[in-house]
Amino acid sequence: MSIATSEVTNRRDPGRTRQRLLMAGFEEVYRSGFQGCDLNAILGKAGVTKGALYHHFDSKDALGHAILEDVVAKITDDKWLTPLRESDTPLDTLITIIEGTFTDDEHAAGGCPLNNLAQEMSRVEEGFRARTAALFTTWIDTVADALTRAQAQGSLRPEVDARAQAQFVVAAYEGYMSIAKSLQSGAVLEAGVRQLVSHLNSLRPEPQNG
Amino acid sequence: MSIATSEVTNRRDPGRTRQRLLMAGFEEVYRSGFQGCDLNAILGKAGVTKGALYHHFDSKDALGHAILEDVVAKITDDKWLTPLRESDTPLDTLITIIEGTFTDDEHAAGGCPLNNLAQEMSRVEEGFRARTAALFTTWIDTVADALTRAQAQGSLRPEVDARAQAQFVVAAYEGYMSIAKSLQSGAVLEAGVRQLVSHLNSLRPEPQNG
DNA sequence: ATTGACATACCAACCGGTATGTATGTTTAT
DNA sequence: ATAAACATACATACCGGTTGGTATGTCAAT
Repeated sequence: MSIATSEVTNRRDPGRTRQRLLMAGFEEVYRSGFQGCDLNAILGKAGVTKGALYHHFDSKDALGHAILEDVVAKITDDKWLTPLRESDTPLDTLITIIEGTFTDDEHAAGGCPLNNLAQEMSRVEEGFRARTAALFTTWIDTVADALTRAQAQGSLRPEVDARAQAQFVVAAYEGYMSIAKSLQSGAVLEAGVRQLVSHLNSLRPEPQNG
Repeated sequence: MSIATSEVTNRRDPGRTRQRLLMAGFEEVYRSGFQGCDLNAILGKAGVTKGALYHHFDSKDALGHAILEDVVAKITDDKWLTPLRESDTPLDTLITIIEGTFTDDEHAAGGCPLNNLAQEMSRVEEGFRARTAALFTTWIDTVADALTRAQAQGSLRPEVDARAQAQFVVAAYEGYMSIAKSLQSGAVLEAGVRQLVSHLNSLRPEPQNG
């Protein structure tokens, strides 16, 4: 075996090339939407050519699908799903996640990458719709699990419908993201965070006296 | 003045032509998004030619702007703003409006026309962003006014922040619309309606005993 | 007769996709 | 061990259909 088998910057590195295409594609799609973005702009940003793109992906649509499955899925995984699954105090963790939302105008104007693609593409191409739907479903399911676990440990009222509340949290969160994007207003996001946190705290059991 | 000045189907009817372009444009944009829709498809649906289109509008963007200002604005006006402004029982009217949401899968899969355009175009072209933002703002303002009036007449707790609650109602409503669109699920919309109505009812004052 | 309100025909550029060439690994037969 | 044979991973150049937009002609109303 030679000294450096794979760590040195090989000119041939399919994994790296694919990753660069995904990242560049994500950024361009985030800027201009999927239908509005230009493949050549993606290629320029990724520093590869069209041959490389069409070696790794069958079509522009296929690249979009991969962006959803790899990049967007990882974002929600890192920010929401993994912390919730690993948490011993799910309700507190959920609140911490929501409070961790970036509320500057810049981020607000960008919107939620998942929702951006979902709203633009759901009616246009079924592959996008199915994948965004799957991501939303997993997201809601994971929040619902967290709320159910919170109930089991007594930090959430037993009579609340965990699944309905999970759906509500995700919907309201995305709704605030949507409004804030159009208004380019971090303040709207801040208000949304406060509203959601306040709502979640209202679902805690009454402190028992005596 | 001649017998029939304008009521008979004149071959030359600029108002009607413009309206047909707006309606056809709205439908195509609702189907495929703004960037994805085809001008020729709009022309075919409207039954006019490209000359007519570019006589009434300077560009595709200008048509999109007019769709927002005329068609989309009228939809929210008819469904939300006018009923709220004319109501003597604003909280009940607000609830009735929300409960009037069509919750079949078909409507759910379409999403909210305003939000569709807002999410797709806000970062792409400032004219769209400004117009969707104006519509969202008017919407929220009108709900806030209704809630304030509800407070004045004692049907809403005095300590609630009417503006924050208005923002919340619109955001949550749009959020449910977004999720329901991706999931193609009228059931999600139904759940959202119930959740929102329940929330609004929780803001009513406690019934006074004695 | 002049202006508004269209229709027809056409253009030019963009852009997704392809055809083809080539350099770089990987396997296989000897 | 080594070279042939093959597969993978790109690069380059180009195509052609789509599509927003325009130039020009025509008809109707005042």
